[in-house]
Amino acid sequence: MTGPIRLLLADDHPVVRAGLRAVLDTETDFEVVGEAATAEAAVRRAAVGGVDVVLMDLQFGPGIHGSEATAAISALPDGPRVLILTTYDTDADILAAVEAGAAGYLLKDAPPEELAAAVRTAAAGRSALAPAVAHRLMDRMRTPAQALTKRELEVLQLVGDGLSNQQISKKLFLSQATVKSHLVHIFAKLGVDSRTSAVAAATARRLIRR
Amino acid sequence: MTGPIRLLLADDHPVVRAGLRAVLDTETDFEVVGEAATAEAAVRRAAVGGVDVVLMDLQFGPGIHGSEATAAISALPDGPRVLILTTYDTDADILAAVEAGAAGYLLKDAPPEELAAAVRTAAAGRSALAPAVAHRLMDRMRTPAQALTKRELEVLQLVGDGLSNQQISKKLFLSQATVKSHLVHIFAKLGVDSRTSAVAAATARRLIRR
DNA sequence: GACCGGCTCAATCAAAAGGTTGAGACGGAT
DNA sequence: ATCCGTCTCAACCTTTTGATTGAGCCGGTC
Repeated sequence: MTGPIRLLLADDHPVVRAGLRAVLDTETDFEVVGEAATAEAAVRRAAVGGVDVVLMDLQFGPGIHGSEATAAISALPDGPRVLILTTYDTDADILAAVEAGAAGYLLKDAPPEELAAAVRTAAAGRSALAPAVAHRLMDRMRTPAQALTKRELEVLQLVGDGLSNQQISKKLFLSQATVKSHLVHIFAKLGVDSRTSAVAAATARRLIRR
Repeated sequence: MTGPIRLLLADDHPVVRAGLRAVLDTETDFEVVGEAATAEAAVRRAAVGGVDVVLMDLQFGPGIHGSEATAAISALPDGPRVLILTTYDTDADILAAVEAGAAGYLLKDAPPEELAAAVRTAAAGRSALAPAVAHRLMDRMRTPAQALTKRELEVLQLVGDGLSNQQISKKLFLSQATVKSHLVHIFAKLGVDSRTSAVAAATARRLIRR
């Protein structure tokens, strides 16, 4: 690679964009060539070309999610690499990002050196995972993903909506016994022991919508 | 006031601190005199003196919460003003911050001009609320009928986190009877009859953070 | 054809949550 | 001085939820 690594900063917070610019501009081999305040804008800018690495947040206000933008950018022929830079490290977030073709996953509390190193790694075509993130992925591999079944997610969503077992059973044309049975399995898979903590856990892992 | 407004930046993200520094240093009447990566460090630095305004995040990793640090700093004689700068705008967060003596409440997606204006307002001894935040407070005033008290929101937040009455009572140093009592009032105000539906209703109305 | 995972249901027991009533302490407001 | 709202707690009771065990049905797979 000749010339500096050309960067696009995609984050809805002006302060964060300024921070990234300040941190990365001190590196002589980096050049920030653009900023985007929405995921849509990031996709449009990336499609124009002249960008090597996109630093992408996952949480944007309204509009499309960062992982969707990542998928769109990754689908571009000869498009830039996408490096996720976010606050959260839930399984669902990480998996969605990797699934979408992200070249790396960093947490916003990462020190500047780690950030710069990850950008270079991504630009070179290799994968860059923050140590904490890599650790979570390893954990998940070791403990085979206890994925919830379709029916279980259906029940869990209704629990999250605040329905009682009675109400859920009527809505799904089940007996309360069956609803309870599903809940027992859900609790076991999520490692919790009450419906409210199941909702909390599922929300944190983005298993159900809120 | 003579001389520049002296600022302390308290945020656990190096990138955000760099961004704030970059944004605020362009203002000639501001001077960033310190940074803190934890709430505890912010309190220690504020106690030393020579600071006019603290820009404080609410969410820190481990350790004390930003609102606790705000209370500690506000308790200092001739201490600096504290300006909350965070991502969330739920009732629970806002009330805790105001209660703790915060001089203002801004959201991280605020444009730089709004940020600078708020800092000057706080330094002058007046209150600075982001338009979105002020709007929420107005709403709350208009409909006092169903407004939850601070304590009730506190309990409700923990319910949303998945804790049982037993766990909540220990965490808040209450008896279970008191927790139940709060819940009865919460249910009545929200028009629901179970903890899960209370969480659902509160989430929909953005009373608590998820 | 046998096996397995997912879905369904029942019965029973223990624990947690919810409803009701009543009451004391405390601070702010009238 | 009194009233009112908030916060605190208790006792009692009913309902819901969770834990356990066991079992039948169905569709896909080896």
